[in-house]
Amino acid sequence: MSERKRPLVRTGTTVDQMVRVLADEIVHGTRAPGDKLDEVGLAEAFGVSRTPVREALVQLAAMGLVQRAPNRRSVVATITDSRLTEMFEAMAELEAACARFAAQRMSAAERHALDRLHRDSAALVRTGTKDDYEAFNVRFHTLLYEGCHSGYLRELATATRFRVSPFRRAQFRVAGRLGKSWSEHDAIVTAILRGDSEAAAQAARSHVVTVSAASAHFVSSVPLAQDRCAGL
Amino acid sequence: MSERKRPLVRTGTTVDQMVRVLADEIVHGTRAPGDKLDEVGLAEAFGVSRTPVREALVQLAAMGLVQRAPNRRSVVATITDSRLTEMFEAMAELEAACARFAAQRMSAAERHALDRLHRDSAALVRTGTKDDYEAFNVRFHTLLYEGCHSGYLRELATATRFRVSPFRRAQFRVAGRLGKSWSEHDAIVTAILRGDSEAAAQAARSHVVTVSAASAHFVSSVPLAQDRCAGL
DNA sequence: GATGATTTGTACGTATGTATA
DNA sequence: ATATACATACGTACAAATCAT
Repeated sequence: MSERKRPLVRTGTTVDQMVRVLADEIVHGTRAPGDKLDEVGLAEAFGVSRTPVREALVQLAAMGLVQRAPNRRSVVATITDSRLTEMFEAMAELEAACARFAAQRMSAAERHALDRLHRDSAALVRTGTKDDYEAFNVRFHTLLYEGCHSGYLRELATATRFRVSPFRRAQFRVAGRLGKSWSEHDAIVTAILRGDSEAAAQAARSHVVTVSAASAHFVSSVPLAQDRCAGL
Repeated sequence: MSERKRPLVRTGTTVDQMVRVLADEIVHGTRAPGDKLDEVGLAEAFGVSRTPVREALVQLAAMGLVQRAPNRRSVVATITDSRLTEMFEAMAELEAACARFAAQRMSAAERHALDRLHRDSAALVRTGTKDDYEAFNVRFHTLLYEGCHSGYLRELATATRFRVSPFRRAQFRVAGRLGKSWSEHDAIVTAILRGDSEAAAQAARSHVVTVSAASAHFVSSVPLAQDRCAGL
């Protein structure tokens, strides 16, 4: 009975909750790039005072999801076309690094799990919906990040993916993109399973490059962004 | 006459100044990992109220320089040995990516500037002090980051270098390390000048790995950390 | 360009949670 | 284990800067 009184589900402080909610809304496009975020408005919406709102905005700005300037209203982060390209470039390098390490370091169990997930997804290419494939896709890349056995690298990759997501629209509408995505994944998995780190890195890099090209990017002042954009 | 009243040197808000000062003190070791950062103490030290102090701490926490927990005093970030290794690993990959792009994209002027800086530094190996070489070293890596023509990648590399610096001690005391560092740089520069991106990436990667091994790391509760640790 | 309305920046007080005797 | 001391989380008030007219 020396159990902590703290609940198992760490609700966190008011600020943390706001950060989670707002980040989710921004990533999912409920709040579009350029949308105003005035402090009193948010305070009223969340039923709190301006103090926690300000701290939440500071944290979101640190994540790159909102832009703040002294004495000016905060807005949901906008982005230039060239910067989005830069972020995809960086993501390609980060995923390549993850794949390289994964090929060297994944345990037998991890390799098996990745292989299993990948094989199971083959059915989705034919029968599944776009959303199903996206859900799988997120899990695939999560396994890849964790397989590199480097928490910091994983954080960089995750954060970059997170920051890019508000500016991507679903790309699987492109004809045949789903099947191509699967065969690109296949190249990555095959290389990892046989421990060929350079091939894995190269496959991961070109996968992101292809995805970037296949994605319909949008940059600054797009009226609506209701589409999901979780997967890559 | 329509000149902005705002001074050319952007002083910024109180919070920004505090962030700069505190980050500098943490990076330079004036405040060592584990040092307490209580809000009232900082507020008195800076002559401000607790509100801006809190926001500054939030920002520093987002940079990874301080650790915050609800209802508990903030402390200068500590780190585990394995995490430090992870950060060096990631830095090696980031610098390798920068070098790869630099080999492909640097303008003639940029290549010339890098070559010039590198050649000039040869004298420092023999005659210069450790501090001189460190100052050069920072400029060298800055040119490398800028040469990749990717602002986002540059930011990731810079931020990582920044975060690692509180936990590194000067490494140039190791016998012959200075000359070795120079020849490692030489391999990078040579590869970039002849546009060999893979060789440049590999040279940059192994340079960071070597530096990591040569550095005397310290992790959690080290009493003093007065040494400079700017260069790599 | 000046003025009023609105919004942000900072100070401070109180309640709540955490650590220490 | 209880109580005391202390630090933080949030609310409220005022000052300063920005924007619109």
